[in-house]
Amino acid sequence: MSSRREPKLRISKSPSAQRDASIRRTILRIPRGKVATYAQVAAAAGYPLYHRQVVQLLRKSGDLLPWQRVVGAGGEIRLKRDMAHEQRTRLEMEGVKFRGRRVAMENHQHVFRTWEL
DNA sequence: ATCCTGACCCAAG
DNA sequence: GCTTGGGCCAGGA
Repeated sequence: MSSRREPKLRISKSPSAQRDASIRRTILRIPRGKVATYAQVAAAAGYPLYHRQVVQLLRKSGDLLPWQRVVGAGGEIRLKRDMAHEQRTRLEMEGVKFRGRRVAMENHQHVFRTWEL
């Protein structure tokens, strides 16, 4: 039996859906009071060069995630105007301290575990 | 297919 | 500190 076009039923998710799921889980691992950068999230999710996709995902469905814990390289907030202020406020509410415009990464950088237990 | 954009990143100057 | 240019990627027009 050979059929030229098999996958009537999609057993595995499309690569992009799988990627989004992984990125989501990764963001959910960031605890209160800690932050990670877009690139770190992408890498920890298993997609080292996909920091921009982290952004896309947050733009689309960030409201379901602790989006405030994802920041730009060096701890800089990359949103603009109102949203930037919103993110800073949310972070400060979690006890995150700032040095100028950047998050004090020495204290709040979340380090993802690459091996479990 | 091309062009543009985005909550990006990094090395240079 | 700053700006610039190049690199990276997917999605939408």
